[in-house]
Amino acid sequence: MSGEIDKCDVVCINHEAVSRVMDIMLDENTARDMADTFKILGDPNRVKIVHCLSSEELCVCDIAQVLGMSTSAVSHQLRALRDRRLVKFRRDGKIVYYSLDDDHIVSLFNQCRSHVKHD
Amino acid sequence: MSGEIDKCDVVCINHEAVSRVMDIMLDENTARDMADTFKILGDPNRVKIVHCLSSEELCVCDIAQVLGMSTSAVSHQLRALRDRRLVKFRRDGKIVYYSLDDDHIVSLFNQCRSHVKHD
DNA sequence: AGAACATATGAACAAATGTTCAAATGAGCG
DNA sequence: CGCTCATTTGAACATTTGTTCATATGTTCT
Repeated sequence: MSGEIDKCDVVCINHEAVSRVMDIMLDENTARDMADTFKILGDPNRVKIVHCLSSEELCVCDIAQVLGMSTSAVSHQLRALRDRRLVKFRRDGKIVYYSLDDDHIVSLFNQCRSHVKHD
Repeated sequence: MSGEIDKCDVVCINHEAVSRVMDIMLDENTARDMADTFKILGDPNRVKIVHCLSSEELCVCDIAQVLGMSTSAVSHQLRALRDRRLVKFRRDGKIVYYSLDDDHIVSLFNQCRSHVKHD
């Protein structure tokens, strides 16, 4: 524990590189926000939901039907997506229609799809 | 297939939309692979690691120093990133240098950064 | 050979996550 | 108003995740 502090300068470190990189390092908030955004997409069912919604707006029931999930589970996932502003919704009577919030999402989605396809 | 839709006790379903969306639905493997890729980026420390490496290749020690993490923790994270082919490495003597695997990663990263900045 | 060092790995543990279930909300309709 | 339906929500639970610690590789130098 106290040894760590004394031996803080580990031998292998390239000090120039470290200080160069530290200068351009992301601030904590940006890193967290980005991680949260990625995390939200880091679930197969949410990936599928986003994919569905990239084609057309859908109500909770329809998404549940397409994915073979309970409406409760879908609603929970949509709430998570909503909290991160990946989807938006409009109410029409009893039915709530969800759609993607903006085009960034589709770009992100497609970039990732290219990545996993490419091998 | 349509038999499943009919047996359902839910009334609100828009059958046309459901079958349209089902036609273009992602297969299970693609959804899982994409989710795994996103999931790997869904951690602040890994986001930072990727950001570091987008600027230049670095050894484990340097990354640990920049992020204030133990080399063990960094190594674990790098392994995760490696398993999903987000980073690659080369060995030079004792030192292992990591770098991003391809440009898709940078694109993904920048897309996400734009998304979180935009509000 | 051995020591010293950079990195990797496995087990263990707390924290976070996703689903299910039960219950609540809110909108339309007789 | 009661009733039904679409959706939401909270709690409980099992699973997954990220770190720490101790130990194991593998490389260089003497």
